[in-house]
This record gives sequence, C-alpha cells and structure tokens, in this order.
Amino acid sequence: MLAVVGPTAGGKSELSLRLADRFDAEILSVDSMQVYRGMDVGTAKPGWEERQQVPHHMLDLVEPEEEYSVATFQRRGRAVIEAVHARGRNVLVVGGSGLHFRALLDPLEFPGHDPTVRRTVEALEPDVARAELLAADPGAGDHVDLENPRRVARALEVVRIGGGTPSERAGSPAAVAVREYRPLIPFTGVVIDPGDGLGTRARRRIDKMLKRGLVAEVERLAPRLGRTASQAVGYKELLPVVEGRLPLSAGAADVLTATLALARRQRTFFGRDPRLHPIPWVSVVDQRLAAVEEAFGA
RNA sequence: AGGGGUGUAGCUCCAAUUGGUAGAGCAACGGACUCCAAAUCCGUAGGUUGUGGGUUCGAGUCCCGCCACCCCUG
Repeated sequence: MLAVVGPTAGGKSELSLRLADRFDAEILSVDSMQVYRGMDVGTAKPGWEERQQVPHHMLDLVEPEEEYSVATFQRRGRAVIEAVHARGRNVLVVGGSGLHFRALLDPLEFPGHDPTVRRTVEALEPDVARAELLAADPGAGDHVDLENPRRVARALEVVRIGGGTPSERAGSPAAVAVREYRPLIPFTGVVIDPGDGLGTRARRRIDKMLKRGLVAEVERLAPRLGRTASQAVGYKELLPVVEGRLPLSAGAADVLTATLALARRQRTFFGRDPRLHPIPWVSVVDQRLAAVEEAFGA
C-alpha cells in the first residue's frame, strides 16, 4: 500500500500517474469533493485520459445534492482496496482530505448516524448541547473540543443513539491505535510539502480553472449543490459571482484566499503524521518522482 | 476658489461611557481534528488613531493650521 498526500496545488495528480505505472498500481482518491459528479474543473478531477491510463477509484460516486459521509467513504474505500489486491495489483492512495485518508487506513470507528437525532441536536443552543454532553460524560472535555459546536453536536448525537460517551470511546484499543498512528492497513506514504511557491502555483491553477470554464460549471451546478458540495473551495466563492452579486475579479481573489487557507490546514493535518515522509516540492517533476520512489523503497 | 464631509490595524467599520493613553469582523501567522472535513473550532501578532501645533494632570474624542480624498456651488 502506497500513499501520496498533501495540500492542494502540490502536483500530486501528475506524480500519481507515473507512480501507478511504476508500481503497477490503481489509484484510490482520498478527496472529499471529487466524489461529487459534475464537480470536475473546480476539484481538478482527473479526466478521461488519465482514467484510461490508470484506473481511478472513489470519483463521481454521488450527485452534488447528496452528502457522502466519511463513514461511507471508509467502507467503500476498503472494499476497493480488497478488490484491487484480489486482482494482484497495488493500491496508490492519492489525495488531500486528511480525515478520509485516516478513515481509510487507520482504525477509525464511526458510531452510527441518525438524521433525526442529528437535526434535533443541531437545533439546540450550543451551551445547552454542551451541558447535556457534560452531564452524560463529565470528562468529555478531554476528548471533544467543547468550544466547537459541531464537535459537541456530533458527540451528543453519538451519546443519544447509544454509541457511547467520548470518554468510553477514547479508551478503546482502536482509539489508542489511532492516537498512536498505528494503521489498520500498513502503508508507505509521503506528504508533499508545497513550500514557498504555493501562492504562485495556486494563482496559476485558479486561472487555469477559470479558462477551463469553472464559472460555467458553478453556474450549471448552483441549484444542485447540497450542504457539503456547496462549501467546496471555488464553488462557494464563485456562487455570489454567478448570482451577479460580486465581480469575478473579487470572486477569484476569494478563491485564492480560500485555497491557501485550505492548504495550510492540510499541511498541519498531514504534517503531524509521523508515518509520512515529507517530500519538498521541486519544480522538476522527475526530481519529485525520484524522491518519492526513494521513499517508497524502489 | 468658496461651502460641506471624511480620514482609527493589510481591508471594512454609526467600537471606544460625560476627554482617562484604542476595539470588532475579515485577511495574515500558528494550532486542533474519530462522518457537514475544500467543513468547524482554538490561539497569536498587528495601530506614534492623516499630519503639525494648542487647551488639559490626561485628547481618537475639544480648538487652530496643513495634507489627502469625496460632494456641492461657482
């Protein structure tokens, strides 16, 4: 099992094709937004030619109005791994969605989800929800960010559906393994470090997307973007533009800002994973390829 | 030229009790992360309040000059 992860605009896709070839692998994308059909330009989704060259998995799984949960991603992704291995080929995990990456390879255990309970819990005032969570588990603060309404709501949802309290769940062997970065599925992985040129590359990447028709794509998808899809970088910021409430130049600037902020979060998420070998971004693809191959022990 | 208005952090701001030595949102920077995760949250830094004087124990807040921009009249 091989993995190439890292921030957006790090040149992962172009590397992955060559690596897949080199290691006789199929590509498994860990990307929370490329699972939505039709979101192609804005997510820099691999195109037809790339998919002809190397089989890509976990792309175009649902319509944009739907929501594709991480738990579902985990289940399906693991099935993909089994299937590819059964074929006698390797799996190359590629992407930038940290939680999806860990859900796939680490023993993350997602308790159930109940839409009705979720809705009820989300409707609670944040301090009410927090109080109920603390009443059920006085030590919840050690495992859940009590300042984060979403985390509190999710923790409370799990408690209400009988999935256990945060303290109980944190004590399981699997939870310990997750904290210690002991994978369920062993892998060799690298994280691309975008370096100082990220701003420039992100700028160019956005320009390219605009030339390829990102605005038209957003306009077409606008009425169909669901709760999650509508938050994707590039779509969220361009929505006001296609609605005529913001000039394109301002929208494009917002996309750049959001892209860089996303890249920063991705860097911190992957950066603390001790299993990932950092690969500095260099302009020459062959050099990057060589560095990754070396990390993969080829 | 005359009359009026505005000038507070990179940006936005009818924040700043009766004058008591500056705040917020966003951006920036750092961090967290067991299913809204391209999401959400936490923390840090940043201003000689356009400028020069004056009044005052003390001025972003009052007075005068100057500068910049905006509006109106010629």
